[in-house]
Amino acid sequence: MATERGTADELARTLREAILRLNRRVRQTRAVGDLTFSQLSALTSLQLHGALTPRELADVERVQPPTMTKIVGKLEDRGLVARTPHPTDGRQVILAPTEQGRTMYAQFEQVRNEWLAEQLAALSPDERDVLARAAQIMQQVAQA
Amino acid sequence: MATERGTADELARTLREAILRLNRRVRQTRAVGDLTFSQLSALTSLQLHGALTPRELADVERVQPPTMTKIVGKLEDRGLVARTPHPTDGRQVILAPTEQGRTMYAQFEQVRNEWLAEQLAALSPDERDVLARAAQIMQQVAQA
DNA sequence: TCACGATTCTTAGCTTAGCTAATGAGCTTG
DNA sequence: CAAGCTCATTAGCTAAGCTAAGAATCGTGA
Repeated sequence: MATERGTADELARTLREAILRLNRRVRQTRAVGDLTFSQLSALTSLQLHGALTPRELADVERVQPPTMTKIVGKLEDRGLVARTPHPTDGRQVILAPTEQGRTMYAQFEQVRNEWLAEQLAALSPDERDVLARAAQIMQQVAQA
Repeated sequence: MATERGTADELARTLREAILRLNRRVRQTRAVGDLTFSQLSALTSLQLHGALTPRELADVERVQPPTMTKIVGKLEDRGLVARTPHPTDGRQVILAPTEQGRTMYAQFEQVRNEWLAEQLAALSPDERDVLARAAQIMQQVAQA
């Protein structure tokens, strides 16, 4: 157990380092007028789920509701997300991507991915496999 | 090759998602008065390299020099990093962790890692192995 | 040698992302 | 129906990142 914990500590350090650096690096590739990392992630969640309330979206994205209010506000300003009243609960709001949001999403997503996808395409299939499995595990861990 | 690019695109998406979420999650664990992610990373780099100029540190951390000026400023305010003039070049500055920085580093680092290390300790050895290899690969990619 | 270009660091000013605390509107329940 | 809860937003803060611009210093070529 001591050994398990020892490797876990070491791994935690290197993993933190790696995700910080990669996060920064991917962020740098953002083109002017592009969607940011967080905005794109929120839009993606909305597309995958079809529609969500701000609270639900905040939970999915693991941020606090006020943070999501801001992010959604930016998406709304661009006409990518629409806000409609909840049919039965007057407090809540339904968020959904607009048609423009859906079509723009695909483009932006592609541009956004471009740099990273290029790097990944240059790796060996084995390495990509490792990353694919790691991504799964990291998602699980982040969910905890 | 089309296939390679297809999987790379897909992987880029999931990997981006995973590192964003995990990044947020780890960030949340910051205790009051603690060092932030970026501050700790900068301090770590200084410890590993012994001493660096701001420019060098910015390059290692992959941020722009003004960003590093801020981060180092915060570390300096806490007495964790000292700034000494460069012996031969009057423009440059030498940054190095203070004694206090070195000792505090170990503590903070441990606290900082705690949550993540716990999660990782709960994984199977296989899963940890995947993450360890993935961390290596991600570092390489981030360096590119 | 000295003037001009390059390099280094910092300052100023901006945006985004995150947080907590507080507010107001609308549910729900005793 | 009043008291308390939940939801969304607003207000206000900090940190992290960027670019542009400035001051100091270095180095080099005429």
